[in-house]
Amino acid sequence: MPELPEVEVTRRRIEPFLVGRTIERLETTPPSYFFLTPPAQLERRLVGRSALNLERRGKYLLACIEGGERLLLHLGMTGQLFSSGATSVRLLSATARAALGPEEQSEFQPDRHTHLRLSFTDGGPGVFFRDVRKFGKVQLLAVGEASERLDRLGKDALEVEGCDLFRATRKRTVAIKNLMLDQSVIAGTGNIYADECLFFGGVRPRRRAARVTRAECDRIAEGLKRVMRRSIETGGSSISDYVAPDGSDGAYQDERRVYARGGEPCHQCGTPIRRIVIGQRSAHYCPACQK
DNA sequence: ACCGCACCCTGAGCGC
DNA sequence: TGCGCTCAGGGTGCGG
Repeated sequence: MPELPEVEVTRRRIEPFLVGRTIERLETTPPSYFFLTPPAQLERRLVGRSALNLERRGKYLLACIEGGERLLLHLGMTGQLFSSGATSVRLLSATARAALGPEEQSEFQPDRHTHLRLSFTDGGPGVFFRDVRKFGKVQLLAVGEASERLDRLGKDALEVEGCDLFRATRKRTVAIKNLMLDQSVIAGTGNIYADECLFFGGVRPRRRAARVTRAECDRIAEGLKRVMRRSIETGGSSISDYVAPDGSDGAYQDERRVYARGGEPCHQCGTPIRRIVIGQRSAHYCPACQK
């Protein structure tokens, strides 16, 4: 599940494959709700042009295109943005993996989940956007067109301070975990890093937001930035589908304190980590370290 | 305004 | 072996 760190690592590593290269061909899967802009229109607008830059806003990637249009990408749950030369078992289904010998990994071949394929006039590697569950999004914003999705975003998670969080939590009855996941409050947090930062804050995920103290907000905000910075350094979390643009895995999953560690001992006190469900989503915490 | 929940999708993993 | 079930979850939109 790509969250801020995975999206940032993707941004940094796909940038050299994308920015400044003229798009020669654009191929897609059939129109679906994955394409907020219809594929035919993407092709018309993008072929012959190049991206001038690649930015990140929360979990979105945003590229300015020659001529002033902007390309907006979201990786959703299972989105993978990578160079066509990448090699990784994470780019294959389990059955496809099983059909291959151990050393038989070769260059990725586009499959029915590879919704967007860009090739470039310089003849170098292409850029692929693959997404098994199609929760990802592709949208081309016209010159000067605003994006409601971007405009709704709150402060980037890497810039959130305790005072921001404290202000946002007042009079809110939602579970603090759900508030951390609200992109209009904090942009970039997903399930993994929400659980992790609440561990650092010493706050149980189900506690009502308004009952989190100022000091706890400080610790949560610091924890959030700490885990995200560290995750970016280690290449993100490769728990199920995430793969960096060059095909490599991240390593942050090895440093998780609580996420997906239900039943395993807390690294700090040895108490088994508890897994609960909050609003249809799993949450993990240490019942001894978090109050 | 806020909150909880259903929904979009597909593959993995499980029980029978 | 294979079927059918459940689970995973980011973001949106709706009803209360």
